[in-house]
Amino acid sequence: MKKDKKIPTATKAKSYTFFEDVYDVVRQIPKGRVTSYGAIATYLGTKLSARMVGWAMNAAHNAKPAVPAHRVVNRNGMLTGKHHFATPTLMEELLKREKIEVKKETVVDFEKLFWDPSEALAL
DNA sequence: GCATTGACGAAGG
DNA sequence: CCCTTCGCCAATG
Repeated sequence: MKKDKKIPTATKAKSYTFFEDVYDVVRQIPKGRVTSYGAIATYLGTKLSARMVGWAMNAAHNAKPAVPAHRVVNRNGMLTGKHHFATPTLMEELLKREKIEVKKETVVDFEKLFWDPSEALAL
C-alpha cells in the first residue's frame, strides 16, 4: 500500500514519518488514560522537541481516523490544547466522558491516569 | 532567505 | 515559589 497519507506541507515523504508515529502512538492510548507531549516525544526519540509533537497534533485535525488528541496534555496535565478543538470545552467533555476528572483545565490524578508509551509499547 | 511563532519542557533568576 | 529565558525543529509570514 501506499499511500501518501495526506499530511499538509509535510515536504513530501520525508519528515512526515514523525507525524505518523505521533498519530499511531496517540491512537494507542487506552480509554480513560492520558499522556503528555513530552512522553510521546521521548518515545519517538525527539524528547528535545516536544513542541514538534504538539505541532504534529495540529495537523492531526486532518488525520484519519481522528486522533484522540484530547488524551494528550502537557507535562503538567493541563489541557493546553483545548483551544484548538472545535470548541474550548470539547476536550473536557471528551475526557469526562472517559471518566477522567478535569478541574480548572487540568486532569485530576494525572499521575495515576498517565499512560507512558515507552512503557506500554515497550520496545 | 530571515524573522516569528508554536497544543512543550527544563532550567535559571 | 513564580516568572522569565533558552532550546528544539518545523511551518508560516
